[in-house]
Amino acid sequence: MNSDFCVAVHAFVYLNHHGGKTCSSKELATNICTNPARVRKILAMFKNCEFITTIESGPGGGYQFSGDPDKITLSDIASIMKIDFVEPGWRSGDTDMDCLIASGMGNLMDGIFSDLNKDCYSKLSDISVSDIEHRIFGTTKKAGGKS
Amino acid sequence: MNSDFCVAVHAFVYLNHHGGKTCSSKELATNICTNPARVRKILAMFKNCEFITTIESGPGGGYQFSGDPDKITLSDIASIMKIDFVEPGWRSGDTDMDCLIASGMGNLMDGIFSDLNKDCYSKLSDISVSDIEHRIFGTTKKAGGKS
DNA sequence: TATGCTGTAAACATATCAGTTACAGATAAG
DNA sequence: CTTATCTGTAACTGATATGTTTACAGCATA
Repeated sequence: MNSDFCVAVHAFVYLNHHGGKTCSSKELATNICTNPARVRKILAMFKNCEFITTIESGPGGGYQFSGDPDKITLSDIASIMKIDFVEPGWRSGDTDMDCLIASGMGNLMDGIFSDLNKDCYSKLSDISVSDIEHRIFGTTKKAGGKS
Repeated sequence: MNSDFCVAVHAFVYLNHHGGKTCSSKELATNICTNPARVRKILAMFKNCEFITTIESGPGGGYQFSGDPDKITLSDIASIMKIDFVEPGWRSGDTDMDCLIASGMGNLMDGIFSDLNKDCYSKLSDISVSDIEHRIFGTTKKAGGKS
């Protein structure tokens, strides 16, 4: 998996924590420990959703959190980025072979990984941007949070 | 993730399906569509467990399934191989920075991915080697299998 | 007009992955 | 004993992926 997801989540948390302030890609890159171009490339994926407002040009431009941090989950973020958390990346066997094992294992494993991926999304839908912030700053919001 | 896991599962299913027969790394590699050296390297990880018997030398050497295909699950296989299905591979921020977000996000994301990984293991503990075989050959063993 | 921001692309270095080749060690067959 | 065969393991290679750096067009603000 690409670590772009980590960058995006980090940016979301940072932007949310800095409230209405507009942050430049440079400021975000410094905090995330990466380069501004990468931040811009990743946050550009969120242009057509309401989570982040982008001011593309002019001094004072940058990114601003514009969603409900309690509603936006890591699953939402991953979904927009089309992240595959689990992926085989390589298929054993060959569909054209006679042996049912050789011809079937590729698709079968793809299916299993696809299921695992869905489970990841499901799990991440329980973690909101607010939750992350609370975990970092130690401010427990819900009493019943697990661990 | 590495696709070694796919190779291992494929080999397990193949060996199981061929009963007591001893198969060489070459035969397995042909079926999996990879090279014998890779098969040997991967199956060597199972030397100290009872799932597979290895005859290391001499003509007629090779690998043989020696476990209970109903009991051995994909989770068992992954566990022995120490597979990380989900891994960040890159840490945003830096533990030494003052900002709590910058210093905390790395560990926090690691924790989340670690949880996802555990969930993957949990899911895979429901899939046995027999299950895979049944899926491939269309022989339904349990009536209540999902999909 | 000058400045500063995003969006985007290209070039680069590095790491990872799988394939290939090779060889030591061991065993069975002749 | 000699030969053939198989695993375990390491080194080398080529392809692909990943993140960094640099650069530039487009645009808004002062």
